[in-house]
Amino acid sequence: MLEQVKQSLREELKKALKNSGVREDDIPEIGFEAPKHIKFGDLSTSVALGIARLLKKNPRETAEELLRNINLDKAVISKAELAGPGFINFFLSDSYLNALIRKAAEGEVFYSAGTGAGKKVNIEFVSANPVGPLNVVNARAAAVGNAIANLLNNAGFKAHKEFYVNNVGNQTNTFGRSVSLRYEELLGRKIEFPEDCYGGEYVKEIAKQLIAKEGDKYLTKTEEERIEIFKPVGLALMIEDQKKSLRAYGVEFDLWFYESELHERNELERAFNKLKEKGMVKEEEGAKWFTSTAVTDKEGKPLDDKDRVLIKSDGVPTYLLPDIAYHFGKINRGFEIIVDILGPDHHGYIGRISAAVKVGGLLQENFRVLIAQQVNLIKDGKPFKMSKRQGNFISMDELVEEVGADAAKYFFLRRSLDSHLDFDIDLAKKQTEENPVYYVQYAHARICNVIEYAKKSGVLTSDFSLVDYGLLKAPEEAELLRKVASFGDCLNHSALNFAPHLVPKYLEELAGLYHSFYAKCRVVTGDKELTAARLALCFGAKNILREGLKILGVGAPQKM
RNA sequence: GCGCCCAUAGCCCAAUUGGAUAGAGCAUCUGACUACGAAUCAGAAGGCUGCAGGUUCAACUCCUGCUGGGCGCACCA
Repeated sequence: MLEQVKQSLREELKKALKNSGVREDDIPEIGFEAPKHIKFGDLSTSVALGIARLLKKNPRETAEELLRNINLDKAVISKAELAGPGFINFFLSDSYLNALIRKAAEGEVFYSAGTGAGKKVNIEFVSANPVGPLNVVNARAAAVGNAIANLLNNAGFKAHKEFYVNNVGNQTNTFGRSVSLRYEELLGRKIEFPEDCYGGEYVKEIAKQLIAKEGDKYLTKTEEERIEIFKPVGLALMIEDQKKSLRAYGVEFDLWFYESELHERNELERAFNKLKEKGMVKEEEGAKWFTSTAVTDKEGKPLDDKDRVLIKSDGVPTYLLPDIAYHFGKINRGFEIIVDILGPDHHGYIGRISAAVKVGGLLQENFRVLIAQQVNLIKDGKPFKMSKRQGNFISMDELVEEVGADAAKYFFLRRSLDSHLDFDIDLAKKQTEENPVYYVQYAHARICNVIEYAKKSGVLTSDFSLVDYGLLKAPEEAELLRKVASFGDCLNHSALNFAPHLVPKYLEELAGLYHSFYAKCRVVTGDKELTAARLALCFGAKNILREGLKILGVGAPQKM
């Protein structure tokens, strides 16, 4: 809704700029900010500052001229004024704000900007190897990926969540061997457990399940035979386990894509041929290479710093070829925007995959790789190293058990993706009661309670069309109202920048404003008109809190 | 050695992508419950945004060079 206001202001400003003698080509993209201070209005633009240089005029004079030439819809903008070095500040009219709060109160979706225009977005995240339980970084990626998908959908995109299962390759053989060894051990054989095998308890659990089901009948087989049998069974159990963890966490995927399918459908060969057709394959030292350094960005800089082996000299493909095939597949399935969320140890991988995707025909700006930075676990005041091999890592399940899914997700989503995150386990446990998620959830529960009270008192209204919003004049009311009005802005900005952490921020501010309002302005009083207006504000805030939390994948309890 | 990420209040983090007086929470201090939930509110205090330059009307934000921390740099995945 606010987006429309911006658009019409933009057009007005363009006209005014032309009027001032700016050539069409020189008109810059006109952006608006929401000023921090209420005295600077609701929307602010700094075009005059930029354009003044071009016109060789004083910025304030330029702004004044623009202000004279601009036609404002009084129903939407009550005033526009010059401020500071040359800002133009716009103030939303009461009637506009009233219409907006009414929509919010009625629960109407007024905050989707629709900028996505139905574009199909593929967002791949977590994609952990199926050789162990999900860990804390996976939990971070899961929370963030899920929230980004929700944000994109809200902004009018069609987001599709995908989990890529690496069920082929060396690590799966190691995994099969680990299971086999534990199987022998549990049945009384003496074994040497090598360091490069997976030593986690979960491997024993899988072996136990195999024994419970099938007994000791595989003891007579050779290790190779056992691995062949145990590998698929073990992987399937592991994948089930990962699915279960994610379900308990509240994150569902649209598709679990198995690498093995690529092999079965000859997609590797097809991808290889496509690269070859495009002249992006060379042969050297008996291996076949992807000349990724030959792919350049707009400035002509290579996307990758080294060429990469696709097929080794022994004829076996590297991991990269299936990955490329997978990404080509995404393009073929009609996705217009592709997003990968990778772990911190894969940032070196961005270059080669970006190069491949570009060769695959997707514009570089439509491929985004986000790195979920590392999560350092701190326990007893000391760093806690994660290692799948040693098996002494904290799993996603354990994290959820200790702090709860809502709190865990919220905790991850508060931080921007690219910040390294110290996760103090003891503190997270201790903080359960002072975690900001409770602050936001409490605001929601509190509103529900007020509404409940209003209902009991017989003053609840469901028709907001008769409400006189002009009564909401206290500073606490005005600020809350404006915050409600800016929800769409927050979501849109957050979606377009893949920055879900802005949402918790917004919600905490909204919750804070509500708490202040609550403390200062009693909702249910003898004044019927005022009660109705304040109730409308409550409904608006409540709807937004619920929607915002929903986007984050966090619950909005009515009682706590 | 090369590349990527990070450095902001005592602690943990924001800052609408270059905007106006850098903001929340935790911790600390002061005050507020016989009317809708005190998991709350009001207030105080806390800063040379790691250091040094540069770009411009404007820099936490961009460029260069340092310092310190993390992670990568396979014919592994």
